[in-house]
Amino acid sequence: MLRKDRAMDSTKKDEDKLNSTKCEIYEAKEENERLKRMLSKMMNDYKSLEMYFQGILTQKNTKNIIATSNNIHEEKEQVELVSLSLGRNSSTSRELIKKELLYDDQNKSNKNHSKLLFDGLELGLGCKFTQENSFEGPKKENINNERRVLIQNYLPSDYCGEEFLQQIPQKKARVSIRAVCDTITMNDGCQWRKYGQKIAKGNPCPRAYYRCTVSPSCPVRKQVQRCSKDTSILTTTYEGTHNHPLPFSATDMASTTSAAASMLRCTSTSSTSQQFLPNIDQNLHGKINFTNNTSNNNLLLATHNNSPTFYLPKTSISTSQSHPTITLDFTTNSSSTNSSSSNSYSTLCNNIKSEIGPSSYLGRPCYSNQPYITSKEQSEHDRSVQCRSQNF
DNA sequence: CGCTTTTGACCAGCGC
DNA sequence: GCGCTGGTCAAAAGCG
Repeated sequence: MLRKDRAMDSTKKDEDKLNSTKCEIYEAKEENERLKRMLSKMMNDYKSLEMYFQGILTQKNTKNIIATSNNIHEEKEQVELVSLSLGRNSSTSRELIKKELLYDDQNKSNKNHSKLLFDGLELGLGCKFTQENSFEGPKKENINNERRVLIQNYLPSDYCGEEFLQQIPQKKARVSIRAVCDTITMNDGCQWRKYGQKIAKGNPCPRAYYRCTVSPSCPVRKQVQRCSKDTSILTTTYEGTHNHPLPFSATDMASTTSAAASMLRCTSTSSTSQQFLPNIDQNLHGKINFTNNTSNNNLLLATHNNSPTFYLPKTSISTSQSHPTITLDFTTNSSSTNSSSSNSYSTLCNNIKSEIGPSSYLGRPCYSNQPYITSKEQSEHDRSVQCRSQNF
């Protein structure tokens, strides 16, 4: 009897051991699958980067051919290299775009290359890293390539004529963000220094002028002003392109403003003072589509490769001012029916209202030796209540 | 003491 | 050409 019990115990132990071994094998298999997926993803990313790199090389070769055959062209290019600003364009560069469009018509093979360029389109107000991991500002050719690709691939052919090219903003583009905010300024992750304040006409609330101090030579400016009708609403207007790596926490906001600026640059600027963006929905693989989301009229949906990449709030473009301005209005109460859109809203709002202190950068890429929050204003910001979110 | 903010002055662009 | 307005500069003041 005792021997039988011992045998049963032994069998039970063996079964338990077998089961645990099976579990371990199953877990190992799952882990293996996970690693396979990660490896596959990494390989895909690597291939994309490689193709992008090849695209850049091809582009440089093309540029060299054009440069040697047309010295005037080169001179114009050099002039344009001076421009670092967001959306800035001159008549000469518009001629260049036109020439390049004509050139590309003769070289349809460049289309794939153009797509690659767009796939790797820089965000972050023009921030870009070279292969050597050094940082370089947004050169004219990058801006113009982006513009050319947008014009050529992402707008209907009607937009590629002389008339449209004439309408491309010639002055610095601005991106304006309206958001409910209790604090003096929105914390966008960058470091700013106030250099002026003015009472603008029609608004008793003073307008404050800030410049980016992450890099001494950074040309980016921002204006901050409260709405006269509703002082809880803060309007922040960004102008220019950062010529330095951005703090990690600033990249989301910069991406948003950069995307908005790209929209501004690729959108016709008619004489009307305010207009909503036209529908651009070509449903083509690898192309960005801007679509008015009818289920939520406050949001503008952008998709890339048929997958949603970001949502923009109620958006308007104004060219009545001396600078073309795109306004992203986050104050509008949206009945977010779309879960991903509400997530996106939430993300952006969190970016806007995120409290950023030096400790926030621990473990994150940090490209500047300077502290990001040093001003008295930011100290007050730290103490004060975070931006009120309005159904974000 | 060094950095930031304040604020009046100055300049450029635009409309009339 | 003149006035208005927005944007920037720079000296002075404030702050840690």
